[in-house]
Amino acid sequence: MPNAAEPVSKERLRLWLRMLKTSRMIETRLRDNLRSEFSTTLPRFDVMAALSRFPDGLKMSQLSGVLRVSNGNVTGVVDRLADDGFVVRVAVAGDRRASLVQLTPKGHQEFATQAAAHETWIDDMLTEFGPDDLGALGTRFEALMTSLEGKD
Amino acid sequence: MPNAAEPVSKERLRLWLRMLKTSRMIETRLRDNLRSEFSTTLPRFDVMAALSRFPDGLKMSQLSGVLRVSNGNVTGVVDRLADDGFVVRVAVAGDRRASLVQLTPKGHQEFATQAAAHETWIDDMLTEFGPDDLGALGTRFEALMTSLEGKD
DNA sequence: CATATATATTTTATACTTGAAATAAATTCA
DNA sequence: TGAATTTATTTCAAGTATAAAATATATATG
Repeated sequence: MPNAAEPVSKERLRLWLRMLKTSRMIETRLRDNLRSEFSTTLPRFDVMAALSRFPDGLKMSQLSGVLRVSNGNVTGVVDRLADDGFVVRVAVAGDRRASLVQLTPKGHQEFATQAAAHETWIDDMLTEFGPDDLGALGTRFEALMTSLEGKD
Repeated sequence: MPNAAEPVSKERLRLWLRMLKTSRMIETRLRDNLRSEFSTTLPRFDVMAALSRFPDGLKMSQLSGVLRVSNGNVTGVVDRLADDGFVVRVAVAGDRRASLVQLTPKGHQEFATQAAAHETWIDDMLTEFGPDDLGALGTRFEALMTSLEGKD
């Protein structure tokens, strides 16, 4: 039966559309919350989250690598965060092309507040998933990521 | 044990980050494919996909409702699709404010080609998920969406 | 050393995205 | 009827996003 395989591709498409719809819904709510509670945006939060994991700072190219967005994109977001005093660019000894972007103390403090709220928002949105679901779904996503990475 | 609950919120956060990373990876590949194969973008594809399901056309406000994006956003995307001859705005009898956006024959033909490729790309990216996974995961996403909608 | 190549980042052009303001037309109801 | 409100859409300002070009610096190689 050659076309017994056809419904599976349709099912995969359906699953993708559901996944996309769900993650867009969650993202939209996070954006709304970040805007209304902290007057910030998801890209800004993402940059600060990345920097908070690297106390020594990240070069622009590392930042765009971690966040998987273009170099030029990061330039603008970092510019605006620097204007607000949340990050600084510091020179790299021995390489005048590069600079390290670091959170300022003010940036660390602000991010700690935002991150705590963020975790609460996610926890509230995902109450549907109990401990059993979390493990099982995490495993599926890990497997999918691994599979995707093998298809570069 | 009051803090026995704490690890669950961390697990929920981890799951969200995995889900976000995975869906961004898939979206990025779809964008790349749409660009390289059809010189188009995901928002344009999304608009055409919505219109293809409504042969009578959709009003701008219906389109932004279906796609869950802002009105002003749809204006620009539809303008560019109209410039390319893939959609038209037709007057609505009895309401001079509104217009219906419809795919042109050229738009239908182009979308059919793109949609077929799109389904193949998704099928290839989600080979990791077999029929069993698809049903189980679909159910979990449906439950999560329902839960989210109850928290407006 | 001098040139070629590679690396790090910014700039540019274009498109997407939002919320809010503006415009225009339809509807309500005093 | 006429004024107030609602609805449909576009315009606007600002931020986000990309690919490609430009700039500047570093490294490799003949």
